[in-house]
Amino acid sequence: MQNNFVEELRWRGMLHDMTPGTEEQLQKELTVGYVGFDPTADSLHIGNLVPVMLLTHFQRCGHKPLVLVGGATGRVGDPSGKTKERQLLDEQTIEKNLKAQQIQLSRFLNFSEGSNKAEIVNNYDWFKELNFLDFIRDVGKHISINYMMAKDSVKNRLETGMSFTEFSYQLIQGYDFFHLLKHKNCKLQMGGSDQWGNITTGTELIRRMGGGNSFALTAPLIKKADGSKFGKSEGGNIWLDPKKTSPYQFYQFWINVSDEDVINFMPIFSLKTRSEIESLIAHHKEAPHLRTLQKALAEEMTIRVHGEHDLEQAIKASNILFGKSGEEELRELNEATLLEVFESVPSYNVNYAALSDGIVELLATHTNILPSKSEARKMLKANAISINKNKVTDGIELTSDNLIHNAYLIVQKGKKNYFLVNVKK
RNA sequence: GGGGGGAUACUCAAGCGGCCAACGAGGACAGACUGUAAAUCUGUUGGUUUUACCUUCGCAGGUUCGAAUCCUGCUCCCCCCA
Repeated sequence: MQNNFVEELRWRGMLHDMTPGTEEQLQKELTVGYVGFDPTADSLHIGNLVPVMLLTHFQRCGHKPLVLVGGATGRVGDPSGKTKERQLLDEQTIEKNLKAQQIQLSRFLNFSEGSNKAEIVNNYDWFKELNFLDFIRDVGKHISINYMMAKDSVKNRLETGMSFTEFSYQLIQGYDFFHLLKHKNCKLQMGGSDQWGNITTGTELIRRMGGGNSFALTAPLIKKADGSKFGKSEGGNIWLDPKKTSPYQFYQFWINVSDEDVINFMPIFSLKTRSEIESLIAHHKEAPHLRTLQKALAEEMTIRVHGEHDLEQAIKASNILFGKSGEEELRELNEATLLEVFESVPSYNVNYAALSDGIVELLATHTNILPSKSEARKMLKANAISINKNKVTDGIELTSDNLIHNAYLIVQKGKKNYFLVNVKK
């Protein structure tokens, strides 16, 4: 093979566990491997990105990745890591989510050419044909309840209770693996370390059903240095869909990754070579305040997910929003540029007459910049509100002099939260 | 079925007739510092017509000048006995 995939994962810090013989198998021949995705939302978020990168590296090492979308399993719900019974999704929602996620995945994997081009499979395609009696007779027969109960995902739920549906999940997932081995010669299943139990049910099932050897490999679940969950920001999830998370916000997420975390994240998400990454890390450690690593990571990710043009916009917006620029620089921008820069910032339309109601009304009534007038007064008192880059106090009067290009107010809450108010005359 | 305990703001958790919009901790937001960091320090954390008023302490009633606090019924949770 071109590259040793396992070795690649090792230095990138993406290897948690694997079954014996996995590395040998991967070195021996072009191997087909898969990762399953849950169609729980109509977009992937960056929490899904680790398994995506697993497949990306897998393909770059010369192997053939399969993306399994859980059209069937999404109808059941994986109990792993869940404390409560999951809400079931209806068919139409799942179909819609699948389509949207497929498009996003194509930015990471090559689906079009080569002997190892990626493929998408949907487990609903084989489960819809399979009836319950056949399943419990042909598949259920091979795995004991004792074996299934020993899994952490089940053990952890014995106290609080779980439905038979969720209990069956590992068998269903296991059968996916068996099916893919039989029809696609897929010998490896990968996933996050929380999937270890489900994956090994698959290899066990395959062994008992006479399918021969199959392999499992998991990546560690990434956590931030402070222990909090990766992939969330104040606003919630960071999505790949630009309608849910604008390219600017996406870029900002990576720029804001902490010094400690970025050292771990870089090798996981970047496709740069080992030596490139190591020299970037060395530079980062010497001069962390320059944030070379964060910038490199943010650029690479934004290009891959959104493209060159969106990256340029994001950088431009970031420079204006966080550079040393003040009101003067804002006013120097022509209207088109101004709108471009603030494109991904929440914006509001307000009538000119509303300005005379005062700043508190503007913040809390005419716009939703702040949830209530009390909140607005508090923020003003705390010196947290800026208009056109200048801090303002409660009594300030707003006139047409404040408007940029005779139409816009740039409002800031704190340092990082920008709002564009479009004032209509 | 019998007995006991509990339900308070985003979370945990005090309060047990007026001084309670409710101690404290965490979280979150903001200010200073800084690198759009981290750590640290400070402030805020129901609403409004903001020195006052209004709505909140599981739900519905009641007692009282006055209740998160007392009484009655209901719902849900935990423990013990059967």
